[in-house]
Amino acid sequence: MADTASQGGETLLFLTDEQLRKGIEAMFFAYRGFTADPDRILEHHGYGRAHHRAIHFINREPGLTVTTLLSVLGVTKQSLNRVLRTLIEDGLVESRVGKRDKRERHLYLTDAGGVLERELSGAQRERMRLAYRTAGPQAVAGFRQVLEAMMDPEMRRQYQMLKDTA
Amino acid sequence: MADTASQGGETLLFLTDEQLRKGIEAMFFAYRGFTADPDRILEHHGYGRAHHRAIHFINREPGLTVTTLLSVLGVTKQSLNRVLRTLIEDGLVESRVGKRDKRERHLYLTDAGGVLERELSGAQRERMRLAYRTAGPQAVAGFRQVLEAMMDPEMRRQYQMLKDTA
DNA sequence: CTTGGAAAGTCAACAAGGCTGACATAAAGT
DNA sequence: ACTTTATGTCAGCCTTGTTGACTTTCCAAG
Repeated sequence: MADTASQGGETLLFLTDEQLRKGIEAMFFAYRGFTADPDRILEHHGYGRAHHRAIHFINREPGLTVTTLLSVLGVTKQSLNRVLRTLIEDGLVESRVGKRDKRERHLYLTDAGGVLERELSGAQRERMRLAYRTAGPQAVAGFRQVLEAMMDPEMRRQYQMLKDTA
Repeated sequence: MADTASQGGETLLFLTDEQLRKGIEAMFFAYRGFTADPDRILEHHGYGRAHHRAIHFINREPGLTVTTLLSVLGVTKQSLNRVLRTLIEDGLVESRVGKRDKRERHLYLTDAGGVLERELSGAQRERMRLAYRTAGPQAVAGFRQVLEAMMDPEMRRQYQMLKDTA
């Protein structure tokens, strides 16, 4: 940590293969940490990451359509549907027929869904908060900048669309 | 991007739920980008991410034992073995019986394995290089600091052990 | 030298969560 | 009236994770 900090200050950035490989491994290990807490919670609810992702984005933008969620998640409708069906059956998600366009289904979290969402995001936010606090404000800005630059253009578009909504 | 930059400068860091949620989503979308290039390459070789991870760490530390690899990857030996077997059968990985302890199997990439490794890591490094260049040196340092702080202690240990080896 | 236990591998069965293809239905748009 | 769109569903496949049971090999301690 000490060396990365000094290196980020005023010195030049040497993009050696070694540097880049460390970044790659940092992503690998950090993503494991990132998903660890929700995974534990989901497990004794009988759900998986796919359910988490659906819940997250339905909470993020209540009333979004199935097609929108599909494109955000980047999976097939068959795959999403399997997850969505169980969430609806279990009473965590509600699917309402569209007012203007009755073909569309608008998705909302129920009260029970909201409870699970807060349980999941609470754990994840807590880890993120600790990481942010440990690393400091400058690090946080850099973190987001690099991640954003790492996205595919299409994903970046999705990310930025969601970015300033709430 | 402009707002995250100014925010990271001298202003205080407000760890609002909204801020944290943006970090969470950034991880989600960035990880997709992070794995996209290797996934494409692996596909027309008939392999998956599990193969990539094995190849990466075998290349990283040639001669490591199966047990070591197991603990780095965090999967069961049955799961790893399935992947490892195909890689050995296909002549990308060589498994040598340990000299001192003949129970141990030491893993090495063959020439063909090295070729695929360079193809995979080349693509991934290129994306990382571009992201680093776009974000700048300060951002890179922050990126690594936050990721490191986000890891579980056990993973961080693994990461740091590998960190200064090469 | 025998035996306990560690390291490695294997077989079987299962689940989650991706995928494709085919097909059905309702509603909107032309 | 016809086409397109949004959604859902059935069937089947693959990868990659899991558990449990079992074997073989071999080091090391008694």
